[in-house]
Amino acid sequence: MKSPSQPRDRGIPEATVARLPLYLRALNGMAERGIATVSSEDLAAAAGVNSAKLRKDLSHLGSYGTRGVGYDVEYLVYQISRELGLTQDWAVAIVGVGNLGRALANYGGFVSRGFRIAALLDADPEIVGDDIAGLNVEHIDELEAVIGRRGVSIVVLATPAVAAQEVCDRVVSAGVTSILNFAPVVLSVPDSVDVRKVDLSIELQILAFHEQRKAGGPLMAVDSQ
Amino acid sequence: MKSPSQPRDRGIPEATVARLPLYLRALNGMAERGIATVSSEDLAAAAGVNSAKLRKDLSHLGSYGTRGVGYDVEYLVYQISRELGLTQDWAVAIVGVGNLGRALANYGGFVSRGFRIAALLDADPEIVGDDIAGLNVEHIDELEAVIGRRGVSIVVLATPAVAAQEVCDRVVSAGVTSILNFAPVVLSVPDSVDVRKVDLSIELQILAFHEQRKAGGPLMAVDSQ
DNA sequence: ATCCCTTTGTGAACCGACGCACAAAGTCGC
DNA sequence: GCGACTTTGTGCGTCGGTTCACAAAGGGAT
Repeated sequence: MKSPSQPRDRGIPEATVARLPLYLRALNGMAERGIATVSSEDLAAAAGVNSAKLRKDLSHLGSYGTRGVGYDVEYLVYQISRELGLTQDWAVAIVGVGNLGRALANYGGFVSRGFRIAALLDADPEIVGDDIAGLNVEHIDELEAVIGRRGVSIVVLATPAVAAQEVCDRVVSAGVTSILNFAPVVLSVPDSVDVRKVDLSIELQILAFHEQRKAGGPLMAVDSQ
Repeated sequence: MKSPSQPRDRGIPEATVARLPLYLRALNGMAERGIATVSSEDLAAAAGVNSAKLRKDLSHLGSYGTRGVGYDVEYLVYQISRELGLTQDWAVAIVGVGNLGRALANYGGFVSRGFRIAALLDADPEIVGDDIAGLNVEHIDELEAVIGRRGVSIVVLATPAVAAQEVCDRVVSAGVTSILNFAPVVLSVPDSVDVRKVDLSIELQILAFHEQRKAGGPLMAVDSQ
């Protein structure tokens, strides 16, 4: 016998966590369009996944659907937001204000989802002092002070590759345990620190691999099978 | 007989393909530092993976190591490059020249790996005609013509969300079968088309989830590991 | 109130990926 | 030339994730 308010299972599979933001976005779109209830089938279609998978994912958060009806859009938005920790606001610092850092600072998708850019930092004196997305770019020397003073808990690394590890070390020393890394290097951090990596060129290389396959690559001419 | 050229297995696991670029980067770094040979242990450490996994990954391309010695760095670079299709040069078009598109256009990691930005396209007349990263921004009306004329085979979508599906449809009609999508929407495409998605805000949300856990989220008791 | 229809939540089979651990293969020193 | 040592390549147990398929649960119609 499970109490309906059974707090969600503490062990949510990583694969599920990675899809929750997808569901959340789809649900937000539906809420805006005034849709009150949605079936797993429809929501799965909107998120581009299999409906059984979606139901299993949601079941990890608790039993929030109604059989024969579906899920209440607004309630589900709230539950997923809470699970992802988006009901609080997260102070994010972006280190490295080159082209990419600038793009990130201006990217609306962050702010709209519980994230607040609390600082922009760079080492280049040419850039320090600039105003970008309504924020003043501060010098990297201020890193630790800024992190402490503004309660930064997530850092985005958009520095050149050579600087990434050093900045990372300082950030970790300052107590940050969540890092989003855009620099094309493998960061070494303590186990307690979470690093997610986004590498634009890797994605392209994976595409190239498949494209080569489809095209029947130059060297794979006659010998297949 | 240099040719144990067991034509590499055609069925390379997706997970392996996703790691090959990682190995390639590590190997390139070693080559630059003049390292001629590397063991699976060392290369695995540099790429941040388990050495058994690395050996199994490489074994899918063929038997390119020497027992008791390791792998020849330069030869392995060549083999992986060839497998990924990086020995040819790929013409890439970037559609959407906002902050992100600009950052991508200026990102050096592409060019250095067999990718050539062949076109920048945008719908905004304010932007069309600008020179960015040495390229002239062209109007989106030219999309099909540019794709055909310059042999573009990979398209990067960096448009606003609302425009993405429409541009995607046109791109697919023009014969492109590989798309890297930065717009926060689920694109609908034929099965024959490959779409990879990069979503910056999703990565942050995943970090927030783990951060909340670590911090002992609002409803969370004492059981964090 | 009862029956039928819809949709959830999940048991269970399946599939791919991971990593251990070891035999095979090759090098190097003597 | 030979034996000890190093390192690859892989068989195999395990695990997490995906999917199918269905019983249970609820709503609505009559």
